[in-house]
Amino acid sequence: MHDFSSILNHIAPHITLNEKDKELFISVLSTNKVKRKQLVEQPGYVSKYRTYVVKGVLRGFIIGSEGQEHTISLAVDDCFIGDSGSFLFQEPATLFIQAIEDSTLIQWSFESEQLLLDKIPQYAKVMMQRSQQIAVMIQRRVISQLSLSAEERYEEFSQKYPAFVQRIPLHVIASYLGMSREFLSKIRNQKINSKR
Amino acid sequence: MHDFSSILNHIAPHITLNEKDKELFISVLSTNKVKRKQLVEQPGYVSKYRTYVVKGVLRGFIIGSEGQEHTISLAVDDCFIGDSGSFLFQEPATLFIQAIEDSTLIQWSFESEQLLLDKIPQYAKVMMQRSQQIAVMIQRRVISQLSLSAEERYEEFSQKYPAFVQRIPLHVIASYLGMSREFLSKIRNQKINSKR
DNA sequence: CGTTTGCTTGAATTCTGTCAAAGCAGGTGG
DNA sequence: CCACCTGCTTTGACAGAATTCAAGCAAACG
Repeated sequence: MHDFSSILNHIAPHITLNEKDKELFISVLSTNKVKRKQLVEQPGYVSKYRTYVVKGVLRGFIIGSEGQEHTISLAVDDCFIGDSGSFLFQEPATLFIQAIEDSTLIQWSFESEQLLLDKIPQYAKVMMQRSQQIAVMIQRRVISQLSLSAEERYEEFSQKYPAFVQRIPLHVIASYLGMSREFLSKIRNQKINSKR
Repeated sequence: MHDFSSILNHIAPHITLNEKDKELFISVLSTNKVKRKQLVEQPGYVSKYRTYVVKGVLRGFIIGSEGQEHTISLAVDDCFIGDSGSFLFQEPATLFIQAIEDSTLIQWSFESEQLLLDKIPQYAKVMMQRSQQIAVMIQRRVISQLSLSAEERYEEFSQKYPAFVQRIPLHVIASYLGMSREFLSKIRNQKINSKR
């Protein structure tokens, strides 16, 4: 049997599921291991599972009209990732979801999600708060993009997610922050040089 | 008594509330009229109400370090607006929420929200879907900002929200799309000239 | 009316992107 | 253990997109 304590702690830190609900919840989960570079979702295919990253790093990205990759979302240890639009409406995805490191996932199907929503009232409540929280996080990103320069965006990013800077390749961070890898490289060196 | 049909239709198009729930829901609502330029929320004050725009136009914005306004969200007829982070966590807001036109709002308090979440299981479910939908919309905006040029962003915006172009001043649209009002003005004229 | 508010225009400037070449690191096979 | 990949990062010269500044105009408002 697998260890689902991490997701239970994360999804339900403030509510207490009774034994029955906990059992139901665990019964729909399945564990999944993916290798570096492996795709979990891709454009054209419907997202069938909600995906929670137990350990590892994944990203969501699109490929622009001139072939450039744009990183839309990042997930490191203990958080959700996926093409949420595709999952929510059960329509073809627009994002690639890809592992950056070998990673361990917990997933449950769209049908299970409906079941949980119906059977466990608290599940809907908690997931509503999660969704709102995620919306707030994405909105913060919009704010950074609107109000900060490339340099300031990187500064904020590295303050906020020091772990990401270590584990995610530079060109991915650049495409997440909306600048070219070359320019990010320059910013990084400016910082290092100005420190001395 | 007020007419709450618009919000009932909008919030709950796919679920049917029984009479009791409908009554409870309506009992916590209050209608509010605001004038052009009036502030509904502002930084430093906790957002106490969920706000639904029945009719009118509002926007959320911040003021940057050099005094420039950045429009974070827009709401026209039949949608939600507010500093969702402030409402969710009941902590001081970071956004100004301001009426662009004279507008009619429906609001309910944070306490009422908790009540609805507890008493009406379907409320949580519907609001979860709404929140996810909103997250998807904001993410689409991130994608535009990352992958499109200023001109393409305006093109997309005017295709997607033709109504907004009519009712929202140019400098607000510019600050929403992340470009200077001057540049947007130029883009607009290019379009008009190339049409002939 | 005068005054505010919002929109347009052109020229100079700044930030960030592009391109091409070179450097470095980790992994693989001989 | 070394040589050689391959993938990722760095560097510098140059180009371009979008901003800033400054001024003028138009429309809306009290």
